[in-house]
Amino acid sequence: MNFVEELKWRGMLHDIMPGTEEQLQKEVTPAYVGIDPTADSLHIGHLVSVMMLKHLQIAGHQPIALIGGATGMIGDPSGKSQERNLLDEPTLRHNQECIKNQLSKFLDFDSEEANVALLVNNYDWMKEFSFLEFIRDVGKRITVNYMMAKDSVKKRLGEESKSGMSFTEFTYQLVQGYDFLHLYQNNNCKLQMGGSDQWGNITTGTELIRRVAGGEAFAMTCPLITKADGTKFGKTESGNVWLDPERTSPYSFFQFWLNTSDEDAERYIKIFTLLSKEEIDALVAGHKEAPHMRSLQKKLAEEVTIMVHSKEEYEMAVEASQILFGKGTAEQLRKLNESTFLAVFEGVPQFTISKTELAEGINVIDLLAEKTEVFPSKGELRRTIKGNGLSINKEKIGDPDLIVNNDYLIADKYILAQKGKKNYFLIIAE
RNA sequence: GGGAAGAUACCGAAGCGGUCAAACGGGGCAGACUGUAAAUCUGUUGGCUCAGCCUUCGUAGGUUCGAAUCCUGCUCUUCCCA
Repeated sequence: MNFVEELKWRGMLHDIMPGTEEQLQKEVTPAYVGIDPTADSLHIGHLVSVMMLKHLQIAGHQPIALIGGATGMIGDPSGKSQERNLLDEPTLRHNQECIKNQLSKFLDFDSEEANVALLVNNYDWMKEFSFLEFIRDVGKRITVNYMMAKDSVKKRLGEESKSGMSFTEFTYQLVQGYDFLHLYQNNNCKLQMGGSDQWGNITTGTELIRRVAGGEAFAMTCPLITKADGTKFGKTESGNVWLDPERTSPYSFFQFWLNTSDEDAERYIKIFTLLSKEEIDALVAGHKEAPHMRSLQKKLAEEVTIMVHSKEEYEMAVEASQILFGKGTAEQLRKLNESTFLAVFEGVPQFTISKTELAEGINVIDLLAEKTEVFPSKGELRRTIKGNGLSINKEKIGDPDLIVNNDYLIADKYILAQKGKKNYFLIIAE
């Protein structure tokens, strides 16, 4: 199966320029996607582009990840209703390093083969480019009429846009287009890929290559990832889902994929894992038989967590999930060693309390509503207890007069309070 | 500039002198069910030293034994006429 066919059955192909497939069959083709270095970590929204590069490398072509240092300083108007904040250079370099680190989990940057992955930063060639040179060498080749015809521009000039569009943003597509030209001339790069919202920007590049270099270059986009319920993909209540374990713990990362809805799971597993068509077909069939087993979600979460983090992190996440959602019991909880315990409850709101005070025994209500802010008011806590909604160390508390003392400590240090099923709070005795 | 209506808890919206911490709907939270889902059902949704008490109905005063409810000033909102 060739690269294009591969993307096609995975549902990762939205639009493709005629001739692209032929080009890929002809020779080892370098192709790039752009990545905005707005943060020092990728998030799962970037993952689709990364997977495209990965498939590209597997198919024997050369993946190029372009860090949009220069373009990130401008801001892509596509899909944005407002101007973007600009990044300074030190931040940019830092972000670039972190991103490269993450990419190396997916792409082979050290191969001896011709299809070794490359990482470039367009800031490196844009920073020396003077304005005069740019408008003479690049700007001269593209008409404003052409640029105005792009959807991303039209939208910003249209009536629904309140803020207007700066000249800086207007030139964005030229700068991105020039990247393509630069890579075409220096790396023989003939293909640019990206999300379907990038089509306009990409074709500016192919147009530029045709007019400046007389060459032929190609474009390919993948559909934007959507969710069946219409909410935005890749977001949780707590924000973006990052690849960086410091920003999103492997446990939360795992949970994100596990909680994928049935409607979305099939699409996602094709896009975000490297499982073969046969394997996925079997999983989908199995899932239809027994949807409550959620075999699709489990496999999806497993594959992606291992790929982004590691097998160990995955196993830890499964273990944590069992304690939190499975038949986790008080004994199981007490059996955990401290480091696992902390990993399981990493990211859970924490409160501290003095150990000596606890030794004397504290009433549950005082402990959770006064000494700590697990509950905002005592009344609410009382209601929760009445409604059978409070657990301490995985055991239901029904008595509002309960006295908590050192006997409740896990690993001689922690008390786990639980509001309802899903809300955990960690109290640390010091 | 003139006139009218209105401002109630997270949101919408009842209440028009005592029985009002305030109907009802939405949302939130919790319980049951379940697949860590959806739907459904149940409870709860100002605070506290919790069968009681305290602070809330735009804001500041007033009338009254008693005010979300009546009166006055102020602020804001909406509508109509200039």
